[in-house]
Amino acid sequence: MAGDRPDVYGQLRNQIVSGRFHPNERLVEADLARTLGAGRSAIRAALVRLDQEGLVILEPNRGARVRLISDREALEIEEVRVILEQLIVRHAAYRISAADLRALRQSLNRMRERLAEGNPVGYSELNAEFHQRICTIADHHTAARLLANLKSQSIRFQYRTILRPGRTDQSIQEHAAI
Amino acid sequence: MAGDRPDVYGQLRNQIVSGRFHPNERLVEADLARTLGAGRSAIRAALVRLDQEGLVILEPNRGARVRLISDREALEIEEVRVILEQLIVRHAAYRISAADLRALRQSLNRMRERLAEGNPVGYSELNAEFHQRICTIADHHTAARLLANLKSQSIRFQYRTILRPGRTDQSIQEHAAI
DNA sequence: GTCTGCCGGATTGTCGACAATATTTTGCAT
DNA sequence: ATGCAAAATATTGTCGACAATCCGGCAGAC
Repeated sequence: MAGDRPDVYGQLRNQIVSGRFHPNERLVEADLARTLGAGRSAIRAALVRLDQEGLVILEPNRGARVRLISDREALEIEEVRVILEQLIVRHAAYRISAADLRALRQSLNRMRERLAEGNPVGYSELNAEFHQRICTIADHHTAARLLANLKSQSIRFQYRTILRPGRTDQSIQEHAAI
Repeated sequence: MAGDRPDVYGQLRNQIVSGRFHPNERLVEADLARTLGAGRSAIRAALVRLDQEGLVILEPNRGARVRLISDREALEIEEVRVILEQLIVRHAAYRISAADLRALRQSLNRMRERLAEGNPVGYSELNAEFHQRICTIADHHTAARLLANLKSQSIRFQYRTILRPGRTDQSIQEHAAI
């Protein structure tokens, strides 16, 4: 049944962010190795990365557990996320080209359509693409990296970011207008 | 000569940030293993962490090199560092106690003394302690973590942060006054 | 003279086995 | 029954060996 397992890290990461593991659940290396069809070495490397990334916590001689993110920490993450996005938008506003701006407006219109027709998943996809495009325009590798890091942590909460983005989008529009 | 090697990661990290390796220099696992007196496993784990941290770049099947940080990226890092510190200071301002505030003022005065008597290293130490104390007060684990991450990367440049901190200190004072 | 394909050395990636450490269970005395 | 000590189990940390892959040089064809 097991095809190739080209990327143990990504696989584990997906299983964690998609909530397949309970918070604070122990991640036993040998177990994961059998499940994913990889050796313990790969698992270990992946766990180290995930620990540094903040998705799991790795205590010496005591193995790895999926890290539980407290409500308070989720707020912290949200705070930092907001200021990083503001920074990125600011950069994008300075570097943006006319063509980019047209494309963005178009994306925004499509997003409004999805929202109007009550299609939240379509909206969410477009929103992700929209953010991605702005990150590309801003070309701020450092901020983008940290942002991706934070998003992977907060995704487990599924804090309804459906309500808020409208505001950020408008602020984006404002900046884009500059 | 070789005592205990309790923390291969920290050791490697120090050697990198202190500039003992040239930028873009290849880090050969077996080599490091001999130098640090540890097995390749430990070296490998440390390299993975350093890669995720952004201090080295780790290409598949091609080993690790110390990551070269371009001038542009250094500016990016500085930008993010500034906004993160602003966030932290804001938090600290809200949570600060009277005793903390007294201690901070005292630290500031000592820093001014060092500066007046032309003692930059003493000033630098006090400054680090000052920032550390503010981080403790702010108690914003997420921002502090990212900040530490960024600092370790920018330290190699030694961009003269001697000139600027006066400004940030003043902004700190302003916020503390609130 | 330049390009292409091949070979040898060097380095990384992976696996298995063993030692070190933590966790659970068991046995025993109170 | 309860609490403590010690064996038994489970899990991680490390080491060594081997396979896979990459880099450089070298021979040969054109």
